[in-house]
Amino acid sequence: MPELPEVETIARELNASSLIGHTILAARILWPRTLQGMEESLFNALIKSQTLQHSGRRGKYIVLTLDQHLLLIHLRMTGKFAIVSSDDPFHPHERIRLYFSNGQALQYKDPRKFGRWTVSTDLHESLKHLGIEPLSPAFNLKIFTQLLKRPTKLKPFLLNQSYISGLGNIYVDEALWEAKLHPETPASSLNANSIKKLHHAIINVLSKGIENQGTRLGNGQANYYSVNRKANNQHQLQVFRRTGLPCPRCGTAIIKFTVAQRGTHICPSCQKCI
DNA sequence: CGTCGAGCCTGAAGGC
DNA sequence: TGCCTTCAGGCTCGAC
Repeated sequence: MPELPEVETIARELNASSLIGHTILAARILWPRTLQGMEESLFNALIKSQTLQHSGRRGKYIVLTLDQHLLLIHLRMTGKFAIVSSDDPFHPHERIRLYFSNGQALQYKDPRKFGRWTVSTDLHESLKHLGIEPLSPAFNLKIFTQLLKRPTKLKPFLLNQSYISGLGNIYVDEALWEAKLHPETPASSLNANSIKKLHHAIINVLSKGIENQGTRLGNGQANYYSVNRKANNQHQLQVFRRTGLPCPRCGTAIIKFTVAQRGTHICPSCQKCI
C-alpha cells in the first residue's frame, strides 16, 4: 500500500530516470482491467509516439506528463515499477509494459491486480475527488480545523482522500500515535491544542517518510513497496505492525483492533478515547 | 451526510 | 509436509 511518501519517492525516481525525454513506442497490456474505463486500442492510440516529459505525484497517484496527455497511475496495494530492457522476458506479475525509444521499457508489476491506469487531458478534472495536499502550504491550521467539523471518527476522516489526499493506514496510525489521539475520537471534538498536534504530526510523519524514501514492509516479496531498495522508514515506525511491543514513549504494550474495517495500532495508555 | 459490507485479487501466514 | 482457511488493505459501489 504505497501512501504519499512511497508514491512521492517513486515519482521522483522515475523523474530522475533514463526514461525522461524519450518517446513511447508502444504499450503491451498483459492485464486489461488495469486500464480504467478504456479499451486497450484507445490507450495505445493516446500514448503512442508521445514523449515522457515529467513524473510527479498528486495524492497517491503517479502523474506522468506526456506531450499531449497525462498518465495517471494508482498503485493501490501492490503496484510496482521497474525499468528493464525492452527485450527482457515478461515477469509473471507484469501487467503493463511501456516500450521506449531508447531500448528500455517501463515495467509495471502488480500481483494483486488492484492498481489502475488512466489517461487524462485535464489533471484537475480527473483528480477533482482528491482533497488537500497535506504537505502543501495550503494545508494550514485554519483549513484543517474547518475540515474536522464533521461527524466522523478521526481514523476514517484521515483515510478519506476527499478531505486530505495521500494518507493511508500506516501514516494515519503513526500520526495519531504522535498526537496522542485515539482513532475513534470524533473529529469534531478536538480542541485547538489537539488540532495543532495532529496537524503537526501529519506533516511530520509524511515528511520523515519521504526523507527515508518510504516504508518497506513484509519479507521483500508481496509487500515490497518502493521501486528502489533504499526505503528505510519501516525502522522508524512507532506503532504500526508493532502489536505487543512496547510503546516507544511509555512502554505499554501496543494493541491492535479494527477501526473503519482497517487494522489499527495504538498505545492504550497514550491514546485514550475522547 | 456517514457507516457498513461486498468485491476486486493473490501471496503469506496460521491452523490442524 | 500439505491442504485449507484467513488475513492484508485502497478504493468503489450499493444499501441503509
